[in-house]
Amino acid sequence: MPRPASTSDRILVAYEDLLIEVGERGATLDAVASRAGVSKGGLLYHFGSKDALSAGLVERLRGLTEADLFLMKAAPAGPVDYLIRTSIDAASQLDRSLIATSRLAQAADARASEALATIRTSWLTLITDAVGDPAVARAIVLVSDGLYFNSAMLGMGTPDPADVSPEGIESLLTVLARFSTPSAG
Amino acid sequence: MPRPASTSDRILVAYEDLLIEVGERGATLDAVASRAGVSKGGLLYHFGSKDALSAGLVERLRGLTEADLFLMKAAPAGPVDYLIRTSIDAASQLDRSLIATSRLAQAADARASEALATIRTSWLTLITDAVGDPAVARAIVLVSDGLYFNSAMLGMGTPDPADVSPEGIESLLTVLARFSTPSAG
DNA sequence: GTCTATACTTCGATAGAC
DNA sequence: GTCTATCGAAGTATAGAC
Repeated sequence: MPRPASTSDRILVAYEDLLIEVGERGATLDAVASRAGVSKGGLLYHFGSKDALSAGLVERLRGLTEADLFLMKAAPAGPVDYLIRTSIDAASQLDRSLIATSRLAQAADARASEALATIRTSWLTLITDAVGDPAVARAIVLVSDGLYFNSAMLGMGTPDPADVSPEGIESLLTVLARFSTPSAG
Repeated sequence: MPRPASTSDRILVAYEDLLIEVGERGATLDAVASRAGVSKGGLLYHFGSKDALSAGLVERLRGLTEADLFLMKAAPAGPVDYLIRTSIDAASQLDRSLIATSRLAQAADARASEALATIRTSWLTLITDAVGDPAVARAIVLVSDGLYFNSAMLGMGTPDPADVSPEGIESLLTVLARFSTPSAG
């Protein structure tokens, strides 16, 4: 049963949406409240300040990534495949949360930067375990970062930065597999 | 002769610096004017509005990248080596301009997004010509994007996102060379 | 070309009614 | 838990002196 999102949840999602669509500056308390369907006073009942709202967003990201790391570890096609494929699923809750948090990080929010660095470290560790060679793992995580970077730029007037079509991802995975498993080269 | 930077130049550099250090929100006219050593009125004489200031920044980036593309084409070690090595030179004028513009793009500035997309397309075209395989070229440009992404997060409280030490870059280039030139695999 | 002074707007936050 | 009303601070921009 997808319980009807609590007001707090709706507020956080509204904040995420606005961060992604109009950036940190445009994601004002007024705009967030309006989008969440509450008044500014109502919003501030749940999150006592804008800082608390940002903290809530980062906390939400932590929860989502924790769950995702388990999925990545257990992915049938392996962590590399999972990481790359999910690096462009801009519709997923996790990716939206990730992009929204990166907007915060770019606005000099230390909490957000730290959370992103932690996640990235987890990925790097996992991928290194999977492929063996640390240099190869770094390259793979950088490709994932690149996909996120492009994803984060999308929806902002950018035409078509990276080819993230299904075919594009397949060929990308083929290239990565080429150096992940040297025996296949 | 490194002519003493004009006031307009100093203003643009101050704007870049602030965008990088405190984000789009903190880069106010007051802050930019103060950093450039002029009053707000003085600033607005050179750039009639904040929008004009942003336009100036994007225009500056265009000039810098145009020059850089020539260098990339003529790079002795090839475009791939050049692109990757210069993707982490956070001290270069071009990289600062690029990061500052990406801050603007994340704040929903269409001009900035478009300029970044154009640059990225130029890189992709050049690298594709160099390595032949479009899928490989895409992977390489994505690694470059990843390095920029991490570079853009640095100086914001992030500890150490990617290993961008000289040794880290060397091993990264080795990995990329492994699939750039299949004969070496 | 550069400055001060000021008008106008919006933002984050508080207070108190319901 | 949610709303309206309001305050003080800060942001962009204009006007006019120098």
